[in-house]
Amino acid sequence: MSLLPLPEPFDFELSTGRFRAFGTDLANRLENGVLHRAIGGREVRIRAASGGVDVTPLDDLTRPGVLKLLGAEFELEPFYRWAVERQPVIEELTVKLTGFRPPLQPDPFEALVTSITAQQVSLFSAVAIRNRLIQRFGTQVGHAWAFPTRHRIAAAAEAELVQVGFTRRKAEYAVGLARSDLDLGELAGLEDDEVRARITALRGLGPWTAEWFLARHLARPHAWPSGDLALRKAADVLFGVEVASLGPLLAPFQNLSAHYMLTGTLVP
DNA sequence: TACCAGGTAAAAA
DNA sequence: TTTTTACATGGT
Repeated sequence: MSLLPLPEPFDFELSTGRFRAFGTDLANRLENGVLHRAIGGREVRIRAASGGVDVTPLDDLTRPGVLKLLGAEFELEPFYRWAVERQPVIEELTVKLTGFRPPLQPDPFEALVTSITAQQVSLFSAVAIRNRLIQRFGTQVGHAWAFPTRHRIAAAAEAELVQVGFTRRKAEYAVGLARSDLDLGELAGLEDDEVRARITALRGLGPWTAEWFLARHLARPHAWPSGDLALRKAADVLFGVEVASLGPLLAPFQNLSAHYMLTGTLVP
């Protein structure tokens, strides 16, 4: 067990809340204060510690994976200063949620398939379906589960995905994505709009999916999922405005603002 | 039981 | 061109 320092502030409980808010997430398994995650084919156990997190095992392979997963690349201090100076509504959230660091989806294929499962349905439903997908096509490593690989889903029959709860359409989307010629690793080097264009060119991946990919996989500051139902409600409750008109007002911190708005409506 | 839930594409008008 | 519908599942 070794300490991995994280930029302050960091609140483990707040930051990992979404891994249990809608049921147990097998790919990010949070139990008894320990987050279990498969990284590079090994089980990594992560728990809160003073100044960062305790990570087992911690080495040159797991370190970058954990930093990515825990959103270490987000800079919270400039965001908080901006909120104090410019956005009282967001500032209130940053006080309530100090140390909340939005977790990221470390793998692009996992990020996109996760979004497909969450399209239209409740997140409780999405998590249940995704867990069955993981158990059927993924790999168990210790207490954690490695999300199904692109290769594995490419080899799957659409009917098999329907068996775990995908709609026939969503099964086509996921298998189609896996079998497509889109280079997912290449997206990290592209501008926001080019990423949106590449993703939405695929059937079943629309603007909402592309925007969450920018937000939760690429950590792009301006990502703003204005089509998101929960964000729409949060914009109405917190600001009393349409989500689309709110976006530009929150530049250049749309991504962090969206996460704080969503988590803020979740935390009492 | 019926209805809604962190969308999307395709059919119908 | 705009509007309506189908979609499988889990929670209430």
